[in-house]
Amino acid sequence: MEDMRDPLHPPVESLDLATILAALSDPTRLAILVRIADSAGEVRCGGFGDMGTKSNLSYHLAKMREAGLVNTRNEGTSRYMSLRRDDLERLFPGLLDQLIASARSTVKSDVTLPDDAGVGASN
Amino acid sequence: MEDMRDPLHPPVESLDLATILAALSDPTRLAILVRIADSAGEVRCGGFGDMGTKSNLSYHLAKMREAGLVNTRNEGTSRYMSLRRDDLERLFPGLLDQLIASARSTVKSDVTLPDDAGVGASN
DNA sequence: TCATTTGTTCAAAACCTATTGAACAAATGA
DNA sequence: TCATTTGTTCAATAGGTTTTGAACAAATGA
Repeated sequence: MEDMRDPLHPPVESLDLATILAALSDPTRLAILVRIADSAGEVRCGGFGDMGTKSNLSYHLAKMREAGLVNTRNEGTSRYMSLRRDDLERLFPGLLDQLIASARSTVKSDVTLPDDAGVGASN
Repeated sequence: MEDMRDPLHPPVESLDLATILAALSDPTRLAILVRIADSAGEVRCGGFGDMGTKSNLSYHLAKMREAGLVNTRNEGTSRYMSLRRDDLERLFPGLLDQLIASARSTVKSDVTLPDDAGVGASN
């Protein structure tokens, strides 16, 4: 079986609440959470471009991934983020949806996106 | 009216989710949350004596108080902590109970307390 | 092959967090 | 008054977080 461990995503058993809450104790990452939750399943990393610089976003997304909040999938030169709904629901039933609901009421998602949103250029 | 602002407790309007989650992104503070939730309303600060040193506990409790999670009440030389249930419910309906439920499933509250629990000596 | 697109990694800087023991302060009770 | 109890504050230390721009790497497409 050649060691099938995923180096990017921690296994469900090793997720812990304090780390998950730390990953969400930041306005940018709460906004990221809401944006993924509002999407049709996944959001390309570039889709967060309005929230900061490339490298800072990469940092925030890594934090959420290491906490076990999000999954990543690569396609071409792009990377797509989705929520680890099933894993989180198994471990902390109800938590994720409650956090999303609370975050939605807080986060200023008043970013009227331009027509070419999600295709725009980099930093 | 002479300025009736409470210097210890932030007003409801100024509470924010990121700060609340930061206040709970620590195992000790999650355990404190559960202990207060499991109590009959309030817990004397000394009741957390098994979780660390006096001054470290004072630090953790201040963090929770400044985030708007707990209220304090003084009586003699003691201070009692309770949850700010109503304020939190108004701002983030359902959140506190969900966090408590998730924390309860995590926190090792396997501290079989001695007979004189809560009256024991200091650090 | 070579430039482009997308995102990561690195090093540095500025700042924040957790922990400790000692000193301090306030209420209490002898 | 004076010692005790309870908890806070202070200074110091060790380590973690966030942010930036530059360098890098991998896939793609001309």
